[in-house]
Amino acid sequence: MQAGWPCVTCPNRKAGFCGALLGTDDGAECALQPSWQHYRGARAGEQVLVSNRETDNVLMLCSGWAFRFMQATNGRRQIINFLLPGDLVSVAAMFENPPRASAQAITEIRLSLFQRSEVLSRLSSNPFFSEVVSDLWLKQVTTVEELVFVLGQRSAEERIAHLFLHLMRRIAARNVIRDHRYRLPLRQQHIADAVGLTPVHVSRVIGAFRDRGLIELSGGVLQVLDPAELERIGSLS
Amino acid sequence: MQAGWPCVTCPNRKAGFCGALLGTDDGAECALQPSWQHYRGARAGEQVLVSNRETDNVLMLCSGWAFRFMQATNGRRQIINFLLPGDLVSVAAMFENPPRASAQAITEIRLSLFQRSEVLSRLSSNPFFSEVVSDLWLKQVTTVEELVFVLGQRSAEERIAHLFLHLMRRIAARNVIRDHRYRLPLRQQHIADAVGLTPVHVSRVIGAFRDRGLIELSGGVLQVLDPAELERIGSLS
DNA sequence: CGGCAGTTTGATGTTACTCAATTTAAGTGG
DNA sequence: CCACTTAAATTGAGTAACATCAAACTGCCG
Repeated sequence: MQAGWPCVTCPNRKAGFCGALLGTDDGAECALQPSWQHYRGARAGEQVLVSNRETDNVLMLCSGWAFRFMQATNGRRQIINFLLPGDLVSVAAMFENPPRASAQAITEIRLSLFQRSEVLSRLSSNPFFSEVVSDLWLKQVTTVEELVFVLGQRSAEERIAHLFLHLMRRIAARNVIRDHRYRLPLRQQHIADAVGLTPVHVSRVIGAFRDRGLIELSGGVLQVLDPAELERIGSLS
Repeated sequence: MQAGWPCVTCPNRKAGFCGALLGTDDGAECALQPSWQHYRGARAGEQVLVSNRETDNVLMLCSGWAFRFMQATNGRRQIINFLLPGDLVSVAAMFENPPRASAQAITEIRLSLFQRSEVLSRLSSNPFFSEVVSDLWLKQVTTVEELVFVLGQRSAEERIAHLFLHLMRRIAARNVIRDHRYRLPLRQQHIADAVGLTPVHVSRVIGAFRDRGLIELSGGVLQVLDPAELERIGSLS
């Protein structure tokens, strides 16, 4: 447990997971943390959750980007979802131990660790918290089912456009966006693993987007030049 | 509400969803049903849940086969999961109204309908029930994430083999299986929509499986001739 | 016996993968 | 600040996997 590391950036501190769990809806200092919570950091690329390995902690991402994924024996991996500050690293891992999927940091990150037994015990005693968890389940299922739809039925262009739109929405919910510019610290390999394509093909598709004046992606920043067209390609309806 | 339609076939009657919800773990007659539950049937092909259309009911499949799916404007559809007797038609639809996905009967089916408000109110008051629902969430997420993995990373043969294995396991959990023969009332169109391929290609792959002496699929019955090889192709690890 | 839905087969087209080389960008130490 | 190193992105050529279109075939039911 480190002192002087308030979970300020965590959008869940107030009404979200942390707030409901700790009963600090009023935004009380995270310094008032219970003994069954502590923090840790991790460097870019570090694996913070390992599939099939038991752990007593429930992880929450406080800062930085990460992703959750499943790995095949042949080395190929599928990214299930990207994790932004305030996300539970794995909703399922609250209830299953060991977890089926792994998680890895993209940038340098900070994590909040809760002891699972304590979290679970609060589920029954704190109705507000259980409602928040219910909501997490729903969001998780919705997102993943949408991903199934995208992977099963849509072309490479549509998949990538959809991923961008999805991430844009999530970022915009946390930050103010100016000029349609989004901080996106992803390698093309990440995009490829998320939408089920090869990095080479991802490069070509993004290149085509660029040539059409749709987007500009470099230096970890996505700039959307033609939001309407991107929406037309990537939207599901 | 029909009389004389006991939910005998429903494997959830005892320890599962229905049992926990109604408090009939002892297997009491379903005739003792509350006023907020009733039954209905549906014919093969009938749509029993419509996306974006409000409904006050939570649906549970009592008999027959169905599936849940998302539809694109261009007509293509993605089957999210197949529904077997005892399955909730949509776990998410317990909490979101209207639902995002639709559901359709494959065979003739029978459904049990619970009033949503009553179901939800039992979540807080009945800890055993909320634990069962937690389990449903976990299973649902696990299955769908596995599907993401399959659609994103595996070939046509692997996808289809995986679907067969998945369905076989689920059927075997409900019925005694003799001679590796499974009742599978699916058209190739269903398989195609579930694994993100065209019916034509599904036909070719199944034909190849047949030629290799792997399986025999006709008349709604899947017979597995070489379980080990099917497992080798379709298993995820 | 005919009609229809579902499946199979063939020929051809398209999308995305593979392999390999090249360019660009990002660090690193002098 | 610049040469050097290394990772990431781009580009090209050839190939494999799956889609598309259309025709033929099968089994089932009236």
